[in-house]
Amino acid sequence: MIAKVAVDTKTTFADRIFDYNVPEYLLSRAKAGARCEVPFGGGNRRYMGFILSLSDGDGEGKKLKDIIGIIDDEPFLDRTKLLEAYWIKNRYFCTFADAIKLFMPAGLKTSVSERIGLVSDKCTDSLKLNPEERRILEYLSENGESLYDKMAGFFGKSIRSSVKNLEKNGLVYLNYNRDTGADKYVTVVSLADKNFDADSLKKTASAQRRVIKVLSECDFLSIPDICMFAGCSANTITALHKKGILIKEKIEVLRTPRAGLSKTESDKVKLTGEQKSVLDVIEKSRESLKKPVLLRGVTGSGKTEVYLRAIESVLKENKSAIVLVPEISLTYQMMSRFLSRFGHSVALLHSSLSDGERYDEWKRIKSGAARVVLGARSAVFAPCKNLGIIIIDEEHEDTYKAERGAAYDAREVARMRAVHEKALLVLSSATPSVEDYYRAKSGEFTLCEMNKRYNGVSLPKTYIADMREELRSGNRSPFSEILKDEILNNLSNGEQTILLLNRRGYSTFVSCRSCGHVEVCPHCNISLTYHSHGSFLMCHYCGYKKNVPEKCPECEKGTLRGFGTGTQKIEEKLFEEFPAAGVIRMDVDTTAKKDAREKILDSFENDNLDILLGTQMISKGLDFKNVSLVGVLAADQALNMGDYRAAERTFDLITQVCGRSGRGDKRGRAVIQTYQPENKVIELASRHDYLGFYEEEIVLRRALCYPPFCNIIDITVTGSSEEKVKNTAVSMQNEVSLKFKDFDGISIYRAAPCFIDKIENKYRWHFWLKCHLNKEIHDILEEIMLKAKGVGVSARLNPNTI
DNA sequence: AGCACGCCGACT
DNA sequence: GTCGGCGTGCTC
Repeated sequence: MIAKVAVDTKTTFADRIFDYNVPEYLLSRAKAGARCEVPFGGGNRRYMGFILSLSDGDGEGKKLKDIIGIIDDEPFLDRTKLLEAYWIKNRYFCTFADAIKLFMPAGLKTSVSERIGLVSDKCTDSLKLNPEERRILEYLSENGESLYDKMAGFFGKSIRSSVKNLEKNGLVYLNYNRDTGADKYVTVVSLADKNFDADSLKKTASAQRRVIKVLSECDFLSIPDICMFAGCSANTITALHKKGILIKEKIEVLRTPRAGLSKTESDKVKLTGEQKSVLDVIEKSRESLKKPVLLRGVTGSGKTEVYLRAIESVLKENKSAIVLVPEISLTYQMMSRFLSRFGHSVALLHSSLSDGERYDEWKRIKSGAARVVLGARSAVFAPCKNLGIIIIDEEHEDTYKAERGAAYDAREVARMRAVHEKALLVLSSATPSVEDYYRAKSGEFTLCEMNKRYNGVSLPKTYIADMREELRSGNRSPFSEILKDEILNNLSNGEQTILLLNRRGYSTFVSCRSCGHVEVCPHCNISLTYHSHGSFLMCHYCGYKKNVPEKCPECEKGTLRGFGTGTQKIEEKLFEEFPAAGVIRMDVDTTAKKDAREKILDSFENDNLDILLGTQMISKGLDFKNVSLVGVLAADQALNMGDYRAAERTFDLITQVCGRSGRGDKRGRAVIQTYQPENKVIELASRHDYLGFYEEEIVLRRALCYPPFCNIIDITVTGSSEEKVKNTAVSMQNEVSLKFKDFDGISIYRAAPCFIDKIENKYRWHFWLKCHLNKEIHDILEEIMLKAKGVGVSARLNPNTI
């Protein structure tokens, strides 16, 4: 029997499918879709591999190696998943193994780890050993059995040949432990007889009596727990077990992330006409399965209820559902609505789950115990049984694109999965991505719209404040006069305000007041961000930290002062202007801890604080009834990013944040502060005119040939030698240009240093091309990329930023 | 990436 | 005559 195996080697050089012999003793266990362990390369290091298919034969004289072991007795990938992985590999420039691993929960992904240990009682005196080998023996006698990778790190180089030599001489052994992500079991004990009378025990057995007492109050407890509650040792439990009073049982621990979530009333409200007709479209599309559905629904139009109803009918057919949200911790309210409607059939794939917790949810989904999956991007790979629908909420969000590793787009993957697994894809947003709206307009998707806000409240009244004008008339504060007035209004009415500071491109860097020198990270070439809390400078890419220098290191005269305005500074200003206001701040600094975001939002709502001040993270998903004013402090910052998506991003940000205003029964107001009030995008956003924006933008995209009219492929070369990186990028780009010179509709741009040309001491060059990506183009590019030696090469399809 | 193979200079 | 430097090329 021969197995076709994709080997998980991290290196793209070996991204091929290899044939292995299945030895006799594994014949019964080898199955397509199971993981296995294989020897690979000259040194026969062990790697994890995926069996893609099995066929009869003996290799006919070809020297096939044997599979060493089978990791999964139950194959975890079926044929469909393997096809899907193949599709991903061919679209996102990753290895087959990487694509397959997307379908695995973290914790199962760890490859085979290699351990080295000392063989005891061996005399080394008679053997010729080099100094490195002697040091390895010393290391092992001090540290005991060690991981190879850790040791190699300690020695600072590959110690492979020395280790091999030591093994040959019988001085050390090599051991391959694999982390199978073993199920976590715990032993729990319970009473054999619920009504067992503790008094029937001997008077002296007080510990045993306490155990009985505790267990009569709760069904079962783990051994450590019962020992703690009853104040006894494990011996007591063993004694009771021997007497047959206690039952021991091994159960699988399913750590559930649901603790602490308050259940809301299952509020089955009557649907509006719009909601009904959208549901109707969804139901019909689920039958025909011809096209995905794009739902454009303004904020507050009751989309969540539509999702819930659609899922209910999917569940009735015994199918399952995936709901993707941009960032699950932002979707706290939606999460609790799902939980109260579907209870235990919901699996939450939360970003702060531990590997173990994630694995538990994964198993619940795979077994069919959980049939509604709610999660961020990677939940699109959830192992659902009998998939019926995939819903992508806020489909225009950047977070649906993975930036590193297999740089997939969850929307595209969802569409592909939907086709393969006969499910319906529903994309939904108030401001759909230009690409997807175009697809809907051109008939590729079924378009349906929800234009009425659910409770009939109209969209907020919007004012544009010209900050140049404010400056001219002597207002130097970050708040325009109109915003100040409106904040005061809200304070006196007891209504709440949200202020958004778009920090992208608005960071608090430090510059010299006399020469203009800016403090930059020595590893990443980007300006350092000032943190007044602790008064230090930090690089947001690599975490490099330094104190603020007393004098400017450049001119040695001026002092360095913060420039730009961060949330902390605005918070101080708010305190100056409105000393009576209760302000709470939400940004990267205040949300670093687990659950910090929820706490801030709870506090804002329940303590009825006056002002919530934050970065982009407050622009999404929040639903506070008492917020009637939104202020955008610097609307145009995102506009000047020099990126074909900048206009779209700005439009989204403004409309999304304005949608936070007036969700209760009062009409909301929004104040947009800008230095470019004449800018069309800001004006359209202030009028909530998505269609107007779309018409403007699609004309530009078509004229300049940007997505959806082409694909952009960005190829990046990284490495520690600037020369090598540059040369590779340039020659690679030349080769690409040459290869494609007879192709139609492909344009290739010159290689150049990346916008951030150095990250963590690695230089970065890139070039990009526009094309209609297909397998032929992919394969040509992949072949060229594989030829590069001594540098890292990666490609991203339609990246968020170029 | 690793690792082996191989072809040249230095040293027993 | 052998050990070890790192250039080249393959990984079932």
